[in-house]
Amino acid sequence: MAGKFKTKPKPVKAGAIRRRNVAKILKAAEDVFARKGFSGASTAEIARLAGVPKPNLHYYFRTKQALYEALLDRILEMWVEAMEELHPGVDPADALSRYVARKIDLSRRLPGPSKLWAMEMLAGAPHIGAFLRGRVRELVAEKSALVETWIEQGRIAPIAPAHLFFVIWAATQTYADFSVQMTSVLNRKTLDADFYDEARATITTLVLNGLGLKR
Amino acid sequence: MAGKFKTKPKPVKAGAIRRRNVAKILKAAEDVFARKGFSGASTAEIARLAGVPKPNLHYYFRTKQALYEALLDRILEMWVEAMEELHPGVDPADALSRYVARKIDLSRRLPGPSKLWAMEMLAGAPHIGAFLRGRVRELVAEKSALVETWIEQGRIAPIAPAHLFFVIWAATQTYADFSVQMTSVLNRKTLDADFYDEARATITTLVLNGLGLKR
DNA sequence: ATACAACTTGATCAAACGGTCAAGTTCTGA
DNA sequence: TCAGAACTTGACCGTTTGATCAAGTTGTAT
Repeated sequence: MAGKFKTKPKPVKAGAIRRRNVAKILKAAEDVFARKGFSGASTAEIARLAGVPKPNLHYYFRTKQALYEALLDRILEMWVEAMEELHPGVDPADALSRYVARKIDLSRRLPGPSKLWAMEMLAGAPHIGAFLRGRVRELVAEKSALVETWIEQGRIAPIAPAHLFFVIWAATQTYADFSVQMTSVLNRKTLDADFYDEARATITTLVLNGLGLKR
Repeated sequence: MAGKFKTKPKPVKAGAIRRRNVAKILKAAEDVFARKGFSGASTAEIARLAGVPKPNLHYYFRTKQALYEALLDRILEMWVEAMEELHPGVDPADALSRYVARKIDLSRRLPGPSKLWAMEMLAGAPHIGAFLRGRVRELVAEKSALVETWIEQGRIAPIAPAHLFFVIWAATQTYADFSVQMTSVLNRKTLDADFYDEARATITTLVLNGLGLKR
């Protein structure tokens, strides 16, 4: 039998209980980390929101840091995936429209990950710096090259590809990160599907017209 | 003579020492609050960064909350002011170009306020909600009306004015809030003047072309 | 049925937190 | 010159923090 030669007996085998509790905790943690940031969040508040005692949280996630990184792991994949909308062979106007629509949809349906990402950036990316300098850098380089070919072929107006991405990211993610500002300023209780569609339309118009593309 | 009938003897008269120390503390606080948020920041870290003992910080700012609000007071005025670039009688293309340039310049020279604002929004605007529902709402209503007249006069393409503002804010402020992401992804040590000028050019292109304006 | 792994939790820890205290030292106006 | 205001700071307080402990209860494979 496999002996546990370390001080901590945390199990490896997964069960239904484990999956359910881990999911509850991750969901609560996403909310609290997104509002308070890493240092501001307390494991007690996360546990309270998840409806489990604090020691139970530490049973599944040894440290606050481990919990935070588990969340980031899930989220990072989602962001990378969305960008695959831009690939060779696709029509620039179509691809960009779809990419914007997809990013707006993520901001609407899953604002938590976007806010968590924003918190991490504001804090100086202390936990995911390596990821930025690795996978994200490669992805941006690859997609920038694609945009460059579009420019060279005269299919879109000349523009700095990296800045195009920065602006699209910002414009789409602001509808998650700054949603409180929008409800407050526009005096709305919630932001409905129509609102997000206006956002999508506005950003699409600016990007496509901005690049000299037809709608 | 005016008696101090409350328990706290904090002075009212301003001196050179006071001004200098308050400035040191506010500068340090801006940095720490921007990185950690309100709940995540500690007065001890702010005091350390400011180079004063913690009790001295509390001598000038009774509570962490008071320090935070003093910062927000300074910052909010700056944001309102920049928006005055858009006023009746000005040419839309000129006004929008100047507004974007000014916001990018703020992101470059004073990233702290932008990050602090972003932190406050992510946290759910617990401290400045009233300001958003008051002054900012009025300002957006006023400037939206101006944009509407431009649309009615056929001077710019039809667009939802509020969304135009949200996108411009996001696109410009991302160069302060997410600067870490940009240095990491682009493998640069710092973001120089040229970089910010590319940003300004990109956003201006997208906005002006996007609205059907000439450059 | 039973034995062991998986899970639960009240109580508790040292450290860090926001904030205070009181006893100083330095500055400034008359 | 000197008194009072302004400023400084080591020591400290009660609370909350992340994390642990140990003694449980529940789930499950045989």
